[in-house]
Amino acid sequence: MALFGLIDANSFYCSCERAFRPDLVGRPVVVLSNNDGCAIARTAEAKSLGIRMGDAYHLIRNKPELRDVVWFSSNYALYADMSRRIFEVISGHVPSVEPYSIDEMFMDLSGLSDVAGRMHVLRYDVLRATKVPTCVGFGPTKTIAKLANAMAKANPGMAGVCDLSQSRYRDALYRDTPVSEVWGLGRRTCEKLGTLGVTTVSQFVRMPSARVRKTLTVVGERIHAELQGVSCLDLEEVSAPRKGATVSRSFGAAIVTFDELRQALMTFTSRLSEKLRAENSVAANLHVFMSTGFPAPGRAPHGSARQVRIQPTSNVFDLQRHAAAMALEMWRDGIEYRKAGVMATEILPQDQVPQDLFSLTQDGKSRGDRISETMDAINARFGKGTVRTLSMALGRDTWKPRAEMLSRRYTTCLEELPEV
DNA sequence: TCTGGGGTCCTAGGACCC
DNA sequence: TCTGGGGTCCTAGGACCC
Repeated sequence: MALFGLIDANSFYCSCERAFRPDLVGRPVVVLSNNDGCAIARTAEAKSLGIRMGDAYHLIRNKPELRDVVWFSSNYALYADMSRRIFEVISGHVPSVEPYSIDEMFMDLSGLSDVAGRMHVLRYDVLRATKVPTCVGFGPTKTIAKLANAMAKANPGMAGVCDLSQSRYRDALYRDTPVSEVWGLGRRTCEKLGTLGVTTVSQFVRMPSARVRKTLTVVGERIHAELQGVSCLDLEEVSAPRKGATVSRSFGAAIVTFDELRQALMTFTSRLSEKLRAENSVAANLHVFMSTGFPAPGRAPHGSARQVRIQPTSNVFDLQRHAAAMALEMWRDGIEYRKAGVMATEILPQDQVPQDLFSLTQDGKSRGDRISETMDAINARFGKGTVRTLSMALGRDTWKPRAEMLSRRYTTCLEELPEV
């Protein structure tokens, strides 16, 4: 029988910060979203002070009861590298791992003996190697493993590991668990189920499949089967190629001149082209959007978006040229722009691109492609942003998101190594 | 002054094809 | 007079996830 495990880091971003700041153990820590906008990760101590996911920093920062909270801007370079380290440790313990998000990994545990014992050892090794505490849940399907993981987090008595492999363990749990705890059943779906009188997992599981399908389509039917122990979702060791890629940001301050907006968009486009090249893919469709952001009194919301089909490319110069042209068409004087972004869709592997007869070179790469690759190589060697296109370098940095409480990139940047 | 960023999948309806 | 059966692709919108 198949057995799936899910390992998930506790307050992952906060735990990464604590890993290099042991003085913060036992203290309330919060990590903020980009632009220091809102709370996206909280330690148990911060949660118990009443800080909720998504609380706006500017509204809570001065509350007297939160004076001891240690706030951090988000440091994705650090979190991504810590995630990679956790993956390495797990890979040494189980036959196959599927990274599901930056702080969660599914594992194939089929056929292993003493699974619970092994999971305790795994948790210990992850903690020893990275200082990041985790919880593990396991069961016959991914959906059950996910639920088991939530149980392990909620019940300290389980010592971080929850076993839902046997249906007799599940029956009691299902009676006391609201449907909203189930992976894939969000707010809307739970409202719909509520009108049918279904509020607990056990009520949901007892619904006839046909009725589930009628009300929640095949998506709900799959979750329904998974909760009954019928596996519908496989472990995906090789990640499917991505279908789209986006780089967007809210600005640190409103932008009122086209030059500033263009500089921001050219930086986003450069980052987008790096993402494409890192996966040896190209995009045939480029989108640009800009908006005033959240509506406010006395400020009319405004947003615009454009897209263009292009000769498939990942070359930074071509992408920037198209993005700049669309931005110029959309720009309106007198509007305070607070957010913008670029998106690539219709992504395909570079070696599947039909060649343009008139610009063909020997290896199918243009001059711009070669320069882009050379820039990647230099930036990999000497640090991000060492070489940039001129369009990104000009002008001021008014658009840059706020990040006033940024920790060091302890593990990925020589100048920022921890000092002992 | 003040609220993140990045994804995936499914459905319904229209256009079009043979 | 009245009119089959089967398909694909695209888009917008909804829902969900971390």
